[in-house]
Amino acid sequence: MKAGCSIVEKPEGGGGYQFPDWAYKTESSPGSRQIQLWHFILELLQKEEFRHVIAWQQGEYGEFVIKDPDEVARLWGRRKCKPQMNYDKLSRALRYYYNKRILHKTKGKRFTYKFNFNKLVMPNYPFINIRSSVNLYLVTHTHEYIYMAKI
DNA sequence: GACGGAACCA
DNA sequence: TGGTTCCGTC
Repeated sequence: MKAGCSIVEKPEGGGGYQFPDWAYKTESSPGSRQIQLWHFILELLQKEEFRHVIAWQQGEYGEFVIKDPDEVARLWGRRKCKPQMNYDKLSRALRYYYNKRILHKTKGKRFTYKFNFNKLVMPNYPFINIRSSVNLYLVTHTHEYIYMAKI
């Protein structure tokens, strides 16, 4: 009996980071708990055990490098129950983020992307200060997402 | 590798 | 809506 894929796979808390329920909910589909790719990217980014796979680029704020594209794709495929996932497909999904202003490409740098933090911060939350804060709160302007990423 | 159109799916 | 799959093009 294969374990297969569960409908929702909340990351276990085991000494790590607990994501609140609302972090998985969308405005358009309240019942949906499908994790978004950029959520997943941030999730990997904040965990030290994946630093050899994906990591923040020091120096440039919000910029990250995919050090092992195959592994990131494999992990994403496992989460989404898409065993045929690869970097070619994953990167297509990342490219759709360009127009949504969630991400943009760092041209010239291989496997390097950058979060558009300036576009993600919401004016409704004046207590959020990117520069002084260790935890960065990301809020898209299109959805009710709030996310925390340790930078 | 990176890009983006196009068809398709839940 | 947010990808997934496929692919031609640079």
